[in-house]
Amino acid sequence: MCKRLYFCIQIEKMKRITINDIAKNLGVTASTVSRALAGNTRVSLRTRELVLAKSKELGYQQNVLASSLRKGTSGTIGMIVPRINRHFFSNVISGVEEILNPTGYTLLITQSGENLAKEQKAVDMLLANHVGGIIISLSVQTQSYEHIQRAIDRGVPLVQFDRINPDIKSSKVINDNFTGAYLATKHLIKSGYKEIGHFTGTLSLNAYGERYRGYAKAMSESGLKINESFVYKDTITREAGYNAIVNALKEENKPDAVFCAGDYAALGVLDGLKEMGIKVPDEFGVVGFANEPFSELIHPTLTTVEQNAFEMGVRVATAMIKNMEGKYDQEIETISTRLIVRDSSWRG
Amino acid sequence: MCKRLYFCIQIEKMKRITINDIAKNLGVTASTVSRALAGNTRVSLRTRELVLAKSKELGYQQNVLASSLRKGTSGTIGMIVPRINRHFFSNVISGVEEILNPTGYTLLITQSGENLAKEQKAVDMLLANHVGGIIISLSVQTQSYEHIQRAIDRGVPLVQFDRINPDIKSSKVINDNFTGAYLATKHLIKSGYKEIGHFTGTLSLNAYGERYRGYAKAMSESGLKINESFVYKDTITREAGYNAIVNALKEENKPDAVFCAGDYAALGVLDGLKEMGIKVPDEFGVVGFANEPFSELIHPTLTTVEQNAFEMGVRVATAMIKNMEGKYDQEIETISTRLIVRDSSWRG
DNA sequence: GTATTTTGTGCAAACGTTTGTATTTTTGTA
DNA sequence: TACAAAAATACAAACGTTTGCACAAAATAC
Repeated sequence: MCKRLYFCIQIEKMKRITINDIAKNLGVTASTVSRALAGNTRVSLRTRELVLAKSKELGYQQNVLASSLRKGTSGTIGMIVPRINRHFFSNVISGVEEILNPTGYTLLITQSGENLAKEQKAVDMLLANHVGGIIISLSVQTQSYEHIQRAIDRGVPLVQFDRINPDIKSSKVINDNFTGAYLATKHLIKSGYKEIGHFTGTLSLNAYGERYRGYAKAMSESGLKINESFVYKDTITREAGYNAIVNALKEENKPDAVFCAGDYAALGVLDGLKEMGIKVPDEFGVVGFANEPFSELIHPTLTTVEQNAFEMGVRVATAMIKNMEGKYDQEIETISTRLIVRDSSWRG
Repeated sequence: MCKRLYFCIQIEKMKRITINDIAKNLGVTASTVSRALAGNTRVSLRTRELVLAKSKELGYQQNVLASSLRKGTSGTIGMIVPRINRHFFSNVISGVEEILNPTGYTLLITQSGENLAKEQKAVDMLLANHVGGIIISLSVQTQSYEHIQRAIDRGVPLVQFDRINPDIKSSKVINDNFTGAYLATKHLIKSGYKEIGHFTGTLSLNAYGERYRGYAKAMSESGLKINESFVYKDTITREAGYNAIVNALKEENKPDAVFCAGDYAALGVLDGLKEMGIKVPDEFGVVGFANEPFSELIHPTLTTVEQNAFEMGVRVATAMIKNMEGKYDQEIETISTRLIVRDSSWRG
């Protein structure tokens, strides 16, 4: 086992300081100590000060497990995101932490990896850990919702964000995908493109559905017709974007611009265009969605729609706390989005 | 509170199924159920099957809190990283999850935000939650280590990774920063640059110290002298990289290449060079460290050192499990790094 | 047939809190 | 001084498990 003897150390079971130790030490009972630590005014100021001093002296640290067990609620909130390393999600997480940390709630973060089975497991794990609530953004795969319902049936507050299912009864926070997509498409139109395509994800996911609607609205409003052969679904990765644009430009009727429902797909599109020697934005316009960090670093810089991820996290956490306090409400909150115009689309 | 009355639902305290419910239902005691669920052969096969069936029927889910309280160990592992949205760290996390998930351990992820106070708080939070172990990568700010020692003193297994303090007695997993930096610098030398600078972080952090050593070794080995005025510390952000290069090129003696201890700084350097109209790689060579996703997307593409983050996560988790099983050992594991040559440095 | 082992189960305490109720102490009032 | 009210503290049960020990029944050995 151990490479050398002197590397091995006997880890003795550390005796933790409990409220009983403090109680014995001060000649009071555990209940008094408990109340004193909670700041309960039913114990005299003198005793409270004594307890606080002694607990500091002994290095007392509350056993959250015991506390949660007794109180029946764990002060832990579970969060399930598709991928932790997506700019958008990690910023939502930061927003959630911003609100949760000061309140003493602990955040348990897990990734579904865009995989339904892992998402289901994650929910069960969180339930087993008796989390006080669950925050979730659905994986692209997720088409069955028993696991979500299971959580709700247990009475665990649920907040959905970004990738939501509108039919599930829970608080929801979403981006204004519709307006973002609408503005993006309008911008392409104003920039003089006529044959505007749309590369998107699974339309059954609310976020992508709304983006499609925004795109469609802008088109019809400007009297442009959507050519359905310019609309590619399940096209959200770099590779898929590349394949789609290569494919689209082989056809008789070619688009002269494309609004992608994600920056990665837009990146793939730019790859393809560069390879084919097509000039951006002169000959072809590209707009993405999400404002991934790379979007302003690539050449040409990518016009995209910014989602206010941090703000969304803040709202999500706030909604969760409200829910946990029993003020359950099903309202959908919408976070505004913003078009960021860069080089890939503007030929004003 | 609630906007409309029909949105408000009375969340009744859901009565969870406990082992007692199963016990009563089957006419046995809770202890038998507990043992049966644990697969203890001291209870008859028949009873075990009965219990399993009934628990499935009633939808029993273990109360992890009660179990942890009784057993004195929580099956939860805490992980503290500086920033969750750094490519490197989120990949380490994925690696850790890869190992931990199948074992049933739960991972509690927190960010220190490169901030000592938050890091200390995070440690205390994890201790209060009675985690079975702590995985940590230190923040750049961290110069005092009482909080780390506190955890060790409690007998909580600790694994440090990447940003470690070698003096703390714990398992450690690090990148081969030395070799990575050595190869990067050698490469610049081979590419014909002579006045090679180095932009780095806090040298007291092991990772940066080692990179400096690798840089120095390559230089001296090739008979080149390090010009200390070309070495900039605390230069790991884009902005700092920009400022440093602008500053460095104002001086009489100018570097003609720079090895940055991070890709973000290298990005800032490229910004500065572009602004000053200096051609890369013809007039100036740049190498980064970390292989951030953007490094292959920018123009010119950035030569950098790849760290095997996922592999590191796997090793970290493995070390942690070993530790938790009492096989404590202090060995330092090293994960290999690899130079990726791109356009920013090669004028072979 | 009795003595011993094996096997399966029950009992009860423990983990460290919290909290409703009971009890003691203090304070105020007549 | 006596008595009620208020304040401070103690008591004990509970949260849902796990686990050492006790015990009964069945199986085996002599």
